[in-house]
Amino acid sequence: MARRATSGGSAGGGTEPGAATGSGASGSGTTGAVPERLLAEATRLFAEHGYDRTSVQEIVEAAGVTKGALYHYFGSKDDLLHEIYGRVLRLQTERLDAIATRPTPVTERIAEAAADVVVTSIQNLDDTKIFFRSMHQLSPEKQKAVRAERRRYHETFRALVEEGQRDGRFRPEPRPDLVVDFFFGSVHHLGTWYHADGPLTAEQVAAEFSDLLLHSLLRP
Amino acid sequence: MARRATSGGSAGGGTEPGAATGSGASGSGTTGAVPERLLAEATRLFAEHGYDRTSVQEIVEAAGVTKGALYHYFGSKDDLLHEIYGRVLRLQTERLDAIATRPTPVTERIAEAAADVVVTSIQNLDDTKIFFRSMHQLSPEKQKAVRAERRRYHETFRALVEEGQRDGRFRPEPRPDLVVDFFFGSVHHLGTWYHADGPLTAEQVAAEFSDLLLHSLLRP
Amino acid sequence: MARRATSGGSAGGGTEPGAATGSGASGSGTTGAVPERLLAEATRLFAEHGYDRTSVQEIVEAAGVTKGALYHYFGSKDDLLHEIYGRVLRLQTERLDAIATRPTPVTERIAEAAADVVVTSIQNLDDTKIFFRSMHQLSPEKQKAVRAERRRYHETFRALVEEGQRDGRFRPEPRPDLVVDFFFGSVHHLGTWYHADGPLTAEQVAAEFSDLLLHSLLRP
Amino acid sequence: MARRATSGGSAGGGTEPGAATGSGASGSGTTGAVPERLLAEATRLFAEHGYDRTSVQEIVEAAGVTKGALYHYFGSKDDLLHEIYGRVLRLQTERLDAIATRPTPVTERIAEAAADVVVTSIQNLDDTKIFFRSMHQLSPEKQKAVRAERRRYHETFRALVEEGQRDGRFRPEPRPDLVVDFFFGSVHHLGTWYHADGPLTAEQVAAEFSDLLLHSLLRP
DNA sequence: TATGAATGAGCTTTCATTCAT
DNA sequence: AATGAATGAAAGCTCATTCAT
Repeated sequence: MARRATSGGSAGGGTEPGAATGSGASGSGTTGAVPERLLAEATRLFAEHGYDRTSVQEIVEAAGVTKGALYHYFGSKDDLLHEIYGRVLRLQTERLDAIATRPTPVTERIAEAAADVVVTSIQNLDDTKIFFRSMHQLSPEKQKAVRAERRRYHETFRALVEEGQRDGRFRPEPRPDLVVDFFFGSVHHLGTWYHADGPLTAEQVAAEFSDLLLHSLLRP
Repeated sequence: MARRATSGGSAGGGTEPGAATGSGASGSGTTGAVPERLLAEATRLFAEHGYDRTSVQEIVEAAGVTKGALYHYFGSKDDLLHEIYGRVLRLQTERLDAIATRPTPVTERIAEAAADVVVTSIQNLDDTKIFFRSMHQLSPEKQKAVRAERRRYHETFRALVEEGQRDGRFRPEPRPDLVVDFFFGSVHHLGTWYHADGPLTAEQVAAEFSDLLLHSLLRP
Repeated sequence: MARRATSGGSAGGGTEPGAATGSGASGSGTTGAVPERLLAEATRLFAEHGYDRTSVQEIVEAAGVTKGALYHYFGSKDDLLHEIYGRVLRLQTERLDAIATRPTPVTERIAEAAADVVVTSIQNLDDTKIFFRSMHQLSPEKQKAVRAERRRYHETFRALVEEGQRDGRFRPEPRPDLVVDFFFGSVHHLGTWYHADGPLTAEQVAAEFSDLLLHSLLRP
Repeated sequence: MARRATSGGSAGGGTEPGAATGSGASGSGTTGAVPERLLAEATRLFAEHGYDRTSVQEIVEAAGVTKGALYHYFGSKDDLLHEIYGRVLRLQTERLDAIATRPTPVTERIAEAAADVVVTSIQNLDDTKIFFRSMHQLSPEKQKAVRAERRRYHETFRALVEEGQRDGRFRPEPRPDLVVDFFFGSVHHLGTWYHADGPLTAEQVAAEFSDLLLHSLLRP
């Protein structure tokens, strides 16, 4: 069934980290390679109307191609969603891994990691919206793959919390796994209220969220 | 056009506050009044498969009635979702209002409010799941109504944060509105990870979340 | 199936000749006997939206009663339509019979009959619209009954044409049956263009149509 | 939204003037291009049972395709009806324009035009039936378009009446617009009584109708 | 005399996907 | 690499009618 690029492999070119797909940056038509254009328009439309409410017809029209072209590059509509997930997961995992292994105090690393995930979530706000709304629309096996990847990410973050507790900078009471779920709930919900044209920059939100997390953890 | 009980009015009987519709309570068939049964099954199915993935046919089969019966009580599938929202909004608003007006120190009130919303969110976990996943599938006007009600709720909570900052118990730095978005992000995401048969009771999660919030706010 | 008043018998009271149901005269609600109100609203709605596009629900709402009430008086939606037909057929047949048997020259009688059917068609314009649009939506047997009644009417009119030809006042060439179809086509189409608030009164149209018919028949 | 061939453009091939779609010509299946087959079967069925009583399912079964195919070519059931109207309007407008501009006496032109519209109405009797029965089932905007086209046609005919009155061949009394409504009422009603297997040919009816019209107009 | 909950069949339309070209 | 006609299943919704009360 699936013809070409599916899960795991990028479809026809890499998505360079930093390539924002967030609100505003959507080239609306006929520039660039076909698979990229399809992914970009799909991301925009999924975020705007939801996965089930977006028809394949709408995607190909927005990308300026025909259905045959889409099915040439992607095995199914589902594959498109999976690829979007893959892109954002790869990006965030890479960044967290880089931050977590720095030779700085754990307080600093966790503050940076928290701020960074907020900034990149806002820069890719469409992906963020899709992420927490549409996971259950993936096929079960793909859901499993995404969840596994996500768990790895959470575990890396949790390890930082544990490290902070072990070396005495953080209060010992909070359960690290609950801290992670607590914080990433906040992050995933950015998509429901943050607007690029609102009063706050991504960096301001990042600083505040990071500060709230730190204060909830630090010994008084 | 709209036939009968829709938003605002309860469909054929009151939903007593505290009546859990959460994961475990799926009465699978033919007991009770028809509108309640429809609402209960719809809630369960929407939480399980998502709004768009749940067909009207599935709902009526689960409730043991025919489509005609559903459309006798609800004007549309959309109305069903709206009624579910109305139910949970009413419940949570009532409880928060009761807590916010108690004659106790603001620290205590905010801790209680935070813990309470966690407990009721877990008790009605299906509603919680539906809430943050399916809002964008409501018709625009109904979305507006729900958002307005939600804003009222958030403002009450924010007022508690502001009160705590004014009387000097809370740090002055955090922006109250960001605090609210931060905390309710966490609450709304309970549905993505909490399981009734997991290691934590609702009260344990509530205590931890409440504690994390308090520590993020209190002066060191 | 049919409970009470169906074809042939009037439903719960006679419709006095002359009681206009045409546009404008529709009492919109809760005055008068129930069956009359139902018939009046049905007439108005059938004329406005067509038979198939008018739901039983709309009719009972307009008449201010419930479905049960409608089905108490009429056996089916079809019966309503049939009753409307019956009403207008009875009215027009009576009037034509009265005119046709007058002791005046045939030229005068045919001119009067032509003018009269135009006037009463305009006075009951809703019935006229329904008549030629919705006949095929009647059940076959009722269609047959209506057509038989209509044929009787046409034959009376045709007899006048034949009489005029026999006594030499009319040209002998036109086939009397074609003359009847020719003229009643015009009459039945009044509903598609005549408006009460237009520039012409019913009497003016009647005079002109009658004049056109006469001139098409008279020897030069 | 609207997919392909709709109003104005013919769907996949021209309808040659003269291609009869009338009662006898029901090709019942699988010859010819798909859009034409759909249009032909729809015409037959709409004429036979009415627009609302004909289901899309019946149309596609008669044409030997699936619903998807129908909606590939036509945006809606409504579009099908509109296309049928377009076809007959185009045909009749062309023919009237050709006759109206001939260099012959107005009496002759009007007689020919009258006879011609009768003949083509009978040749396309299904379209004629549909025309006057189903106009109000078109969407409002499409109704408007059809009416505008129809008005143009009527105005051309009315101009002939006026010309005849101006040059003294016709009686001055009849109002030209009423003459047009009078005559086309007769024409549109052909579908209610004419049968191809009856005693009269199309040409005989045409001659009689034309003659009746002329005599109603000519000075005695 | 009238209610109104409930039925069950049917409606138009949408959609992801396939495949010959 | 890409087209676009066609499929087939399912979706949300409407409606005339029935019947216990």
